[in-house]
Amino acid sequence: MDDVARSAGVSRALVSLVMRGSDKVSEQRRTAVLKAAAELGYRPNAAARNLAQRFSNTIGVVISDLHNTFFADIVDGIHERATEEGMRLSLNTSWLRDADERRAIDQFLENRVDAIIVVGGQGPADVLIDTAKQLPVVSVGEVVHGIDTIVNDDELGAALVVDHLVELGHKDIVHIDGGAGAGADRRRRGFISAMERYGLQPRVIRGDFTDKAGVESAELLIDEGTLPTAIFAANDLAALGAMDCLEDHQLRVPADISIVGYDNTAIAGLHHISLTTVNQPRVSMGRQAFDAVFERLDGGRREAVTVVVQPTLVDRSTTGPCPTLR
Amino acid sequence: MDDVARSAGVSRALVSLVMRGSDKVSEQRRTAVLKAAAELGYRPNAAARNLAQRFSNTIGVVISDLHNTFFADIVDGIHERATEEGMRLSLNTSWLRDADERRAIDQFLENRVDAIIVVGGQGPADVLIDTAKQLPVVSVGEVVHGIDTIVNDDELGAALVVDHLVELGHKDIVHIDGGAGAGADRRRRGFISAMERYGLQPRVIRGDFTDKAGVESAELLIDEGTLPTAIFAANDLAALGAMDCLEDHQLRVPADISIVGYDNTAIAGLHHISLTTVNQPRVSMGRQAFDAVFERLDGGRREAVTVVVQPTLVDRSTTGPCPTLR
DNA sequence: GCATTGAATTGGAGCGCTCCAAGCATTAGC
DNA sequence: GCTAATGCTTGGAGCGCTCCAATTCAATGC
Repeated sequence: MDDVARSAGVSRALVSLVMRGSDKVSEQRRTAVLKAAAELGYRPNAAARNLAQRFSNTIGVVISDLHNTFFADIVDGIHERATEEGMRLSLNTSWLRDADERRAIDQFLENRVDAIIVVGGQGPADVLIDTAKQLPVVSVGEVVHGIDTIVNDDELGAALVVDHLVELGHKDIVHIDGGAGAGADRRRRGFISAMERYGLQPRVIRGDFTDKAGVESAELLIDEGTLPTAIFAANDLAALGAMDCLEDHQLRVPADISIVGYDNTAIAGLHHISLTTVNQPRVSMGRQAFDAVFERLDGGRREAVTVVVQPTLVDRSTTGPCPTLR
Repeated sequence: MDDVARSAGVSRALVSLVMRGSDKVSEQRRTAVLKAAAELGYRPNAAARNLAQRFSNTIGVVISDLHNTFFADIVDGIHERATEEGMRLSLNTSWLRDADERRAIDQFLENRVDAIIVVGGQGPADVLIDTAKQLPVVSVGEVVHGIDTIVNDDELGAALVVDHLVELGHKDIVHIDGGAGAGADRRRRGFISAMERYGLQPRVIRGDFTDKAGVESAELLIDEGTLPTAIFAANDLAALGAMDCLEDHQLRVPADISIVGYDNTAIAGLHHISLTTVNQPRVSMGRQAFDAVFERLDGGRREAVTVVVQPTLVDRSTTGPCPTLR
């Protein structure tokens, strides 16, 4: 920076102003500085800037699973708004592991990001609540009390699924749950209470938000000989895994067994898959997550908000009439 | 930090040593410092540390498309090795746009990451080469001369596809290419020369690495009435898009038309999809990308290396005999 | 008992930037 | 011609840490 200042014949402070796009610099000096900077290949050191400024203009985004395109859409939404407001994003992933989520948040804190958005958090609620005392924290997909939250109504979503399946005559429905995953609890609860409302026995298998969990759960059901007539998986990935495993065993979907997912990811909509699932407005949720952060950074809001968006059932071809009825 | 030092009754420098896990600190002082740090909720400021240390222990990873799980596997490989070596990752995405790739690299440079890995780069080769003068840069998927590169042999991969299709009797094959995407050039060239080797007329449609490109290309072919008997898409995503569009128009795959993708992403392997595609050892490519970075940081190597891994054809059910032959 | 060694600890300079108060022109107002 | 106001520009302190050389302390050898 010194070199640039010298070469442009101005002070260091003036270079700083130019690099930050201040309007308090005469056009003449500005061009001189920019020219010198370009010639010398000068690039501001963000570490030094952040240190002096006390803020980084960056939002840390923790994505729980890069393999799940559901999160990609949410990040799209966050990015869209962040770009509009001139803020940067720094991404990190937790590989669906609690420990890695903590590590990712820690890394962001050490880097002094201005805010953190956790997308599909696995659950270290204590960490989030603690962190929120220092900077804005938004959780997308998982409700954390005392923290800004953007979620869909998972209980309703699960109820929509049960309604749909019951209408098709299904009585024996298994839910492969999302374990500790974001929203998994509420989907499970929604499933159970909806089943009970119909006087049906809810069966739940412990899983998670991966295709692997879907495969393993389906295998378990087959091995035990306790296959239901319909499976409601915690998300599309698990639904696909389960479906794939069932086909391995010559079971036809939906003729022999119906399957429903959750999230309405791009794959679900493909003809070959055509998975019945529950839609969440992903991109819009991402935008709202950014907005929640932005409101706080702008100094506007201090109390936590919870934005609940409405899920909708997307009826495709993996669900059909209960086979015993036909 | 001062507070911690005071509270633990030691100097600032000693706190610094403890926080960095130095072994030159007595057990007694170490515990005293850690206790004080925990009580005060002290967390080192990475910006200040990076500034003083002149390195950040962080590798910047630019992912070209969060919607493509192909990249997630590569990041898995990078992450695996980075964790072993105690290095951090910082992610960024380019949304398949040249400008955003530059922006992402710029952001990393300002943050003074120790090295940059570009996964599926779109092509600002000048930027990469320039950047590589300052720090280790590795390109995964796209060959950039003068820069460490991890690629599969795209020309061979494309040739394998053509071999396979020709063997099935196909003569009229269209390649939906990857536009400016990573490896797209080489796949296109491999396709063209393989076709010519068989004395066949290669047809190429300009596309990119998204499902949308697949849909649009298929629509174009249908509208023009120039459908071939087989389509080779630049990647799985585009293949899925094309396949989906064809089904929309009541065309059966592979009875009416065969389709091949590239990458062998998780979706391709699903029964319902069962896409014939070309496999790349993704996780291993990620590991090798990290290793290339690490060798340089270790001071070992100075000349650029190009690691070429071998692709293999994965023959599934979206390819079948040429319909005119049956 | 004294010098020697090695390990543990410390103060202070410096990393590259921003911020602030102050300085300097230049123009405007009377 | 003087003061005030305005617009640019500057020097220097300080952000929170690491690094280095120097210092302290305890243990060892003769």
